[in-house]
Amino acid sequence: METIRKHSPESRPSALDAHLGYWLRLVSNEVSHAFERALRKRDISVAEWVALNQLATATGLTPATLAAAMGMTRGAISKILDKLSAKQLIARSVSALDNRVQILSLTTQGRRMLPQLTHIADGNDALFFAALSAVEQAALRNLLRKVARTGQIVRIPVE
Amino acid sequence: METIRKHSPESRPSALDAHLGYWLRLVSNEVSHAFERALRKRDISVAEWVALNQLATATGLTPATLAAAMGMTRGAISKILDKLSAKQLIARSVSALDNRVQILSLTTQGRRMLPQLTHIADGNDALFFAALSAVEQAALRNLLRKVARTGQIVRIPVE
DNA sequence: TCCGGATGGTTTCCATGGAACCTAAGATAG
DNA sequence: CTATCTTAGGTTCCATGGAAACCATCCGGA
Repeated sequence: METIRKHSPESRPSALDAHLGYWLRLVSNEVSHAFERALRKRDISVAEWVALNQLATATGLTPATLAAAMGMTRGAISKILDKLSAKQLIARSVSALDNRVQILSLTTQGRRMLPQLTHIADGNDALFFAALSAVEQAALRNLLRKVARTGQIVRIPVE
Repeated sequence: METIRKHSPESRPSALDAHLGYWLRLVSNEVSHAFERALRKRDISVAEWVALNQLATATGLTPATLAAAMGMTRGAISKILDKLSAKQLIARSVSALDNRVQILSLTTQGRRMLPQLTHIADGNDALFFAALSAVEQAALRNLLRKVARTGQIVRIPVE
């Protein structure tokens, strides 16, 4: 094989490494990917897990508000809800005030499954962020939160 | 419409918000999404940009090593290279030492386009991370790098 | 030398998610 | 009251990327 000048992240600082977006994408993909594999044995996707969690946290959510909360399209949410519904984990009921909107809720089965999934999520998080101390983890969380806030602002011109 | 108890991230700490993976995914999606829109006018995808950048940084890369560097499958890389090749931005040549491997290189056209793309990337990064001071940005980068390193270790059991 | 295993690249199939469009239902202007 | 506009949810189409199968090539040992 040819001589490959392997460029481990720290040895060869490229223009790419300078971009925070690059690191974000790299790490996020790794974490999400591992999480997906971990969830697979429960036959739940990452997006489905997030949706279940949101539904457990807030009551009276509708597909549109859920989509906004998850940063996804209503179309995508629709499909996710279809799957969760087919698995009997959520229920959709038509609002009494507006026949267009659906009120989403967890079924008892969904509520029962959630802790197990959370346990998997905790494990995955712990695995990946074990390299960081508690202080560092808090710092990372705060930084991400800060960026997320401005991201929402930036996102306004959705066009 | 029903009364929705909207849960903005900081007002209602759910189990979800506690997971760093959640924040990571959220922010990463926002940034990448905006970047993708910004690159669209050049008809380049984010993955294609990363590939071009890697090729500009290291010489003698092969599809397999590129896949490893980008954290993607060889199959996915193959398709990306197809597109870049169709756009005349890269060239594939067979290695003299091993007929199976291809040596990838930028064409002059590819090399010429890169600065423009980098400029777009810089702008996107600046836009999103403007909320962070230089010190905070450096801190974020270091934290992500640290996690990325352990991620590589975790990733070893690919199964 | 020849064969079994590894490795590099590609292809096929599938799941995911956005964009655009559609329909139903509520809101608003006249 | 009707016509128009807006909004909620869904559907269709498309691009992306992983998983697995496939083929060619290389390598190492009997």
